[in-house]
Amino acid sequence: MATKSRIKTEARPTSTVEQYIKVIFSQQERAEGEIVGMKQLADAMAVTPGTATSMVKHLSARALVDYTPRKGVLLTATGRKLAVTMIRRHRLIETFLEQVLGYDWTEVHEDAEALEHAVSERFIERIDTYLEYPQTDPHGDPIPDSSGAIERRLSVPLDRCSEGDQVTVVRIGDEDPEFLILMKEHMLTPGEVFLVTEINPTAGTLSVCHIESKALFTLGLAAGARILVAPIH
Amino acid sequence: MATKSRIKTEARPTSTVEQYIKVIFSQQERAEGEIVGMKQLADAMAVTPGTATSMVKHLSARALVDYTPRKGVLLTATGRKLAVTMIRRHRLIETFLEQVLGYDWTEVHEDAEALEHAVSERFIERIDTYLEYPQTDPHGDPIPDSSGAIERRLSVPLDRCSEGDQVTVVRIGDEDPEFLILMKEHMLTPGEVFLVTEINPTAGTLSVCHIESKALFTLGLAAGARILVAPIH
DNA sequence: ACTAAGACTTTGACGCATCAAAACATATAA
DNA sequence: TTATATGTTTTGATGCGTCAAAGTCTTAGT
Repeated sequence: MATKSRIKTEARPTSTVEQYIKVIFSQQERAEGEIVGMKQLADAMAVTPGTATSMVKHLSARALVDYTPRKGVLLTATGRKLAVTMIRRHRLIETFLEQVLGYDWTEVHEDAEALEHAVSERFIERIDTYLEYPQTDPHGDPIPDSSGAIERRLSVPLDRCSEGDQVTVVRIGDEDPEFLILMKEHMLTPGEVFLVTEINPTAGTLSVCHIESKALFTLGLAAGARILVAPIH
Repeated sequence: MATKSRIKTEARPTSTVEQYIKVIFSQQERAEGEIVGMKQLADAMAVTPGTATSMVKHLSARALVDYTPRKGVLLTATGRKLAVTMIRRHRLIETFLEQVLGYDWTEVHEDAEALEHAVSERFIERIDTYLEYPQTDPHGDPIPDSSGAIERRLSVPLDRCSEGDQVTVVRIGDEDPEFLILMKEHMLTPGEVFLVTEINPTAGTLSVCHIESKALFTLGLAAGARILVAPIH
């Protein structure tokens, strides 16, 4: 595809590489720095384990990951830097789609996913300026700054709170529109304040009460794990 | 690359296919519906003729072009529709980059080229709305509406004017930033009014005078062919 | 300690988009 | 009409990203 003028086009990773790196990063996050196995990675990328293995070798050759055969991968410093760049892109694009183009919070993810592999650095810097350097995206996730620094938010999954806790919603995972729509219906959006009224490990449910509207809502513990909150002291 | 959930993802053409179709369309335009040869196409796509041949067979199998071996290709109705869709995307994106993100007229093309293959239809409709349905892009090219209708502008290449003609600049081809920067320096931008002061076929030059500033500018006839103007009666 | 279950790797294949180089066709000029 | 130049097609190869299936290693369970 027409990459004309051979004046040293400084190679950007393919979008596949970018995607793997992002996924490895989030797996690593989710598991607190644990090494990421091939099955896990393959599942997250929706490919077969063999594909994951060969791709990981490739990433390893590019010095983006450390690969220990039969164990798994960890990002190198370079890989981590790329991951953070991608996350910055993704979150800025999501914010832009919501704030400027009027996308709904629940439909922003898919388009951002496609755009993040196509936009130039110039584009990203322009929207960052346009939005006046936003701190978080529509889901409440922090946006790394252009040097790659991420503001670490202290927050806990909703299912690890105790009955009687009063909490502010910090973030809600951004993958599944269905889930997001449901959460939105019950006002579970970043910034809203709730009281944890019941945790029932036997039934596998937890209930919260929206302070402002007094509305009650019960959800599964697994769903609760996808919602991060900050306790109010 | 993770095209999960096999629920009939209605296949969008690859970006390569989109690119070929766009190029065939513009070659056809430029030559008033003449059949497009493989050399011509290969040059425009910056690939070898063999690549163009095999790609064209593929396009033909997808019913996007009519291919006559050893003669060339022409777009089918389907191909034309896709081409117009791509042109709409490209021009809306260019307009958006200029109007909203503050890109300069001269730097808009490259990013638009990358984005047009990544954006969703939703994205395009949102920016169209946001921009309030612009008629032309920053280069003065008409933007097809969502049904695919293009407003035909009557205009002639600057090099086909006569001495003494007074003209308004309608459009300036958008590929080459170098060229655009030079034109901009001399106020040759859409909407500006000029007087054609001299046409010299022997020297291969033409001179124009910017009405407002009285500035004179001489350029080659080939360059003149890239500038479309509307004569003022 | 042995074995079965899972995780992991290898191998061979495929589709897309490309290239180089060889073979072929056509048009024009001599 | 023949020769040459130019454009076109074919062929065989490559890199990327993928799969299926076969083979290998590791780990737990008894």
